[in-house]
Amino acid sequence: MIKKDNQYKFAVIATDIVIFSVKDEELNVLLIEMGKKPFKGLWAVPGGLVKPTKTVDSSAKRNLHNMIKMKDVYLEQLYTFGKIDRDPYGRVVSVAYFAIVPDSGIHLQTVKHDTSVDWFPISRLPKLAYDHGEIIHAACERLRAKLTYTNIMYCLLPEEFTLSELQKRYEIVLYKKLDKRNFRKKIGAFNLVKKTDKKTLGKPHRPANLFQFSKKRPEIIPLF
Amino acid sequence: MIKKDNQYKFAVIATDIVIFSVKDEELNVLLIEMGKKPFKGLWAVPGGLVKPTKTVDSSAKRNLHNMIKMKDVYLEQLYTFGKIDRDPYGRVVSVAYFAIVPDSGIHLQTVKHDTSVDWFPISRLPKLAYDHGEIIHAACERLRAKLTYTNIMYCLLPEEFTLSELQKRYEIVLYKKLDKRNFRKKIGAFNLVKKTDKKTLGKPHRPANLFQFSKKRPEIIPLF
DNA sequence: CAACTTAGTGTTGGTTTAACACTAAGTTAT
DNA sequence: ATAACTTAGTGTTAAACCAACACTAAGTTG
Repeated sequence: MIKKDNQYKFAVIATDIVIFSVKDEELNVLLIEMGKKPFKGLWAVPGGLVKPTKTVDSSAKRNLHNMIKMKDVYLEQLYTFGKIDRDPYGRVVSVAYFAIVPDSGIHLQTVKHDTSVDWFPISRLPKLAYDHGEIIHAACERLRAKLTYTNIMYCLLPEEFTLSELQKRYEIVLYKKLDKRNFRKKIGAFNLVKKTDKKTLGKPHRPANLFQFSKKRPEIIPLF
Repeated sequence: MIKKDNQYKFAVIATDIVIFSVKDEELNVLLIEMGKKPFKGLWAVPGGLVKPTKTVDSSAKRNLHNMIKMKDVYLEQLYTFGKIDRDPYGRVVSVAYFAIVPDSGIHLQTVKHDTSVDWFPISRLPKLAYDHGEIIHAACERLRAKLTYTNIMYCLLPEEFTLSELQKRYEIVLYKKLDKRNFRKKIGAFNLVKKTDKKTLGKPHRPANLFQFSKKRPEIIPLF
């Protein structure tokens, strides 16, 4: 086993999870309000220490499920933050992950809240603890990149959706307007979605067809 | 400081560095032969434990420079490997990096060798220790991806080179033949290189112009 | 039933890409 | 010296892809 030499007995490993969803037409992240000094009143992404008996991945998964009671949430390792003074309590190396939750998983009832927990749009984040600003920034970049060259948008939408809703999501996340006809052409060319026989009802205008994703596994496709 | 609670005093953090170069028309990685049990005789990528007083990045950089005595070597964090039993001596979480060295930095004189150290083509790796097969695999994928959408090929070539050499490098790393005229058109369109007034001499055929990269900073460009 | 709102659909010109072959300028062998 | 050899260097064209563009369809609301 590990040598008892003090030099090697230093490290604490944590995982931090940036949980994304779309709310009110904007990309949001889930944050927790800190209850103790020195960051009391600031907000942080969910996370926790990695126990000796657990893999880093499983620790991330557990932290995610503590916040979001849902199966099959997309979770991906992002980057490891290893500066010495990033945590004032001591040397903590953090392996950051990001997760994507669809609208339907957004209900905060599904969240245990011993402290305050809330969604924040990424354009209006509160004061953040630790280096979590940096972590969230890196996560946004990665999410955006992944959405342009993979099909992981399926993680961000409910089971059924209209093509306009799908387009809207891409516009929100990529920060740019897309042409409706070209958009539908591309979606069609990649067999990204399949039509259901349902339509939206009760909206004050022409009903839209509802669609599902044809594949719910990550795949590389050159979308944009 | 860190609580003295035993549960948290477990982790050892290491860095592992996959060092790439091109040799004999193939992508190579630098490996070290293990001298001790339980991996005696197997090979591993360079690496080492992270000291409490150093950042993870600086530990990676130090490990790199222990092997390659060169300035400005490209170094990028790759992924963190956190399975419980990846190291038989105990719980070691490894932050893996990859580095790129040009041909001219390849001389193994520049390497201190208390044990054997050697380059291996990625198609003929020896038996590897730990999970280093997995790490090298991930590094290759990342390197290949980066070379297709950035200009980091400048890290893999000496200061001056011919266009044919440049094309050859891309063919080696991307595993595919490229059309000479289309290749040169693209390289030209992105101002990737600038001509010097030198030519290759002493080769048994028409001399080629020597070029340099116009920029030696990483940049995103849609090459292939 | 008129006004409103979102759904849904093709064409075209411009740009980019992929496929293709020959001449130029050296060295080496005779 | 010259012929044979080898790699360097250069444009054109057809096909695919991309970006820009406007109108009709089908519901709800007043």
